[in-house]
Formats: sequence, C-alpha cells, structure tokens
Amino acid sequence: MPYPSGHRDAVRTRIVASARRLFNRHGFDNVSLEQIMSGAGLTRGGFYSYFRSKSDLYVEVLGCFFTDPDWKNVWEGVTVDLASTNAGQQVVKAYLSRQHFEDIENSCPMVALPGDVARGSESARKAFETVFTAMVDVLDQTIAGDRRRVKAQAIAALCVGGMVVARALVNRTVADQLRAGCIDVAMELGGWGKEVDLR
Amino acid sequence: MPYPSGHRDAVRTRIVASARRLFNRHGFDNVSLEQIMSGAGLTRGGFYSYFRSKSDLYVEVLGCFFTDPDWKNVWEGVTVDLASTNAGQQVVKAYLSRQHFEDIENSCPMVALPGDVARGSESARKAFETVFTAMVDVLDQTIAGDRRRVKAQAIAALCVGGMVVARALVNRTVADQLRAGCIDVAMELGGWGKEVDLR
DNA sequence: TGTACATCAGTGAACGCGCGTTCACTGATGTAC
DNA sequence: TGTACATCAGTGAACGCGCGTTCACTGATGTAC
Repeated sequence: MPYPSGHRDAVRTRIVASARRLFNRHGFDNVSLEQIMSGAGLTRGGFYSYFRSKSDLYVEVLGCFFTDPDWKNVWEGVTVDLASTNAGQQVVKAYLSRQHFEDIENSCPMVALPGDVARGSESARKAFETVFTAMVDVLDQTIAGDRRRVKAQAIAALCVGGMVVARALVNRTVADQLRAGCIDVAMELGGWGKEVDLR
Repeated sequence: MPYPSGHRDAVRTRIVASARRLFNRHGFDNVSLEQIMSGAGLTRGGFYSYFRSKSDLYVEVLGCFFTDPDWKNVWEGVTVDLASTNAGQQVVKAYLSRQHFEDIENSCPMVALPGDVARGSESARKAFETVFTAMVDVLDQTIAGDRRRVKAQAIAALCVGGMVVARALVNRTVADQLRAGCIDVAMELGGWGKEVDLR
C-alpha cells in the first residue's frame, strides 16, 4: 500500500477542521468545497474520495463538539474539566465567556449554526441533539436541589440563547451585559452561588 | 397617475409577507427572488422597482416582528395583550407555545434566522437588536422584584434559546419537555408563579 | 359618454457568475526483486 | 543497493444548473378632451 498508513486519516481530519472553521464563520451555504479543500491544503477534486457529499461533511462537523472526553482548553485561556465537581458552573462560564463570543471559528455549532440545522436533514438534527444532550448531562450532574433535569435543560437553553442573541446584536455593550446577566441567572438556577470562583 | 393610489404599497406589503414566510422556512440563501415574487403573485423582473437588493428586503423582513403595537393573535389561537399587567408571562407562554414551535412561516426571526443575522450586515443586526430590545422592554415592565432588567434579558434569552434548540432537535418529546421546562423556569425568574393562568 | 394618450407597473429573456459534482489523468509513494 | 512496477492520493478541466441583477419592452390604467 503506497502512502504511509494513517495518512488518509490525517488528511480527513484536516478537511473536517477546515470545514468546521469555515462553516462556523460563514454558514453552510456560503462555504464552497473549493474553500474547504484549500483550507486543508488540497484542491477541489479530491473531496469526493473522502466524503459522499457536502451535507455528509456537515453532519460530521456538527458532531465533533462537546462529545470529546478531553474537553479542555476549548477556547484561548478557557479551561473546563468535565470530571470536576464544579463542571456545571465551569461549562456555563466558559460557554458564555468573551472568548467563546469572539472565537467564531471554534464556536459551538449550536450557537453558530442552529438555523441551518433546524432546516437541515434528520441526521444533522440528530448530531445537534447529541451535542445538546451531552451539555445537559454535564450540567445535570453538578446541579444542587430538585428538578435537576429541568433546570439543566433550561440552563443549557439559556447558554445557547444568550450567546446566539449576543452574536446577533450590533451594540457590544448590550451583548456584554447580556452574557454577564445570563451567567448570573444560570448560577442562581444551578444553586451554585456567585461567590464560587474558578481559575 | 395611473393605477389606483395605494396599489404600490399593497404590492410591496405582499412581497414582504411572501419573503417573510420563505426566509423563515428556508433561510436567506435558500430562497430565490423568483420564489419570493411568485409568492406575491408577480414575476421576477419587477422586484427591483420595489427594493434595491435582496439584502435590503431581508433587513425589512427582520424588522416587522414584535414592533407592531397591535401585537395580537400572532399565532393560531395564541393571543397576547402587550398592555395587560400580565404581558410578561403572556409573551413567554406565547413565545414558547406549541403554536410558535410549529408555525415556522410566522416564526419570530430571532428563532428562525439568528445565524444568518450574526453573519449579516450591520443593518440586519440593528433590526435584530430592535426586536430583542422590544421583547426585553415588555418583559421588564411586568417583572416583580429587583434586578428587573437583567432578569428580563435572561428570560428573553431563555425564550429564544429554548425555541431555537427545540426546533433543531430530532426527538419531539425532548423538544416538548424543553419548552415546558423553559416556561416553568421563566415563570420563576419573573416572579410570576405557575398558578397564574391566562386564557 | 367615448376616445386618444401619457404613465408606469409588471414581464421575461439575457447576462455573468459561482457552485456541487464528475472524471480522465498525473505523479508520488512503498514494495518486490 | 538500485530499479521497475502497481497502487492510489490528489489534480484540474468540464458539465449542468440556478441564482441575483439588468433592461428593452408590453399592456393595463386613470386622465384630458
């Protein structure tokens, strides 16, 4: 077999990474295969030996967030330890952080692409659901008090909604207030209290 | 002047309505001017005597939600009276209602198109901000207790996030639970209590 | 009332462009001898 | 060690298609007489 073993996997990973960056920044329809392949150091033609279609790649991109067990250092200077007893508040603070707000390319797909997904295929929505469920599970496990599942879902929705709206506003000050307010409210909901500081 | 006065305004309104339906259902990029004009009973060519570009129309569509003072009967069977002392809870319940969930065409643009807007022009984001601010204002006015503005923003983010996520999930049961949970949590946050029923 | 006319709302063909996808081909690689 | 070869990763031209936008034209309308 010509070409070193592992070569194909490495290239495939590069393509997915390039696509993730571009989809997050420009949305599904405004990204061409030319751009994706170019971002991975290749030319257009090779795409179809790695993926069946642009849509298939899209589904794969959606899945590769939050499900990685080594979920640390997601954004520049923001660390999250899912095994910690503080995991819930760490996730909320990271999710609504300025870093996530600004780092469009490494954004959570739930923030950058919810519209595309809602209009998309069943498999795209399945991938979205997996990410959302993973987030709720993490929150659930470290919430104090009763009705944990409901609260966990609401906190996740608050995180996603807060960030989605913040990104779509013009006024930066309002966006910052919104993020801060959502963090405060989420802390209350989780029974975490504001005094608990991390990092 | 040929053609009855008011004719032009009526046609223009029809175009905007057609565009709103189509953008909400398929997103900005997946709707053609052909479809929009056809939905208004016209043909493609006439478009540019009403709007400077597709983007301009888009901005206009974004603005025509929530800012209308006669905001009643938004969705089939759901009424909201913004002048009521219950306005806040009415808005939350309407926003997270099954009717809004299902009625994609008459959806709030914040739910259907946030991604498109975040990537869009400044004027698009300005229109989005106007809608969001209008919603927060309504909630603010009927919230009990302190830190009303922060709570109002968080409730609005919760409404938007809950609906955005619900629409993107595959599992209908999870989506329904999410909507119900978000309503419960929003009622608590607003200090409205669950026992207060309306209509 | 009836007719000729000026206006302009609406038409539809055409243009240029970029995209997703296909495919015959190139050339870099590891292997066999 | 060196050479010939089989494999297959990657190339880039080509295809068909639909879109946003433009524009010369048509024809329906209210007005003037």
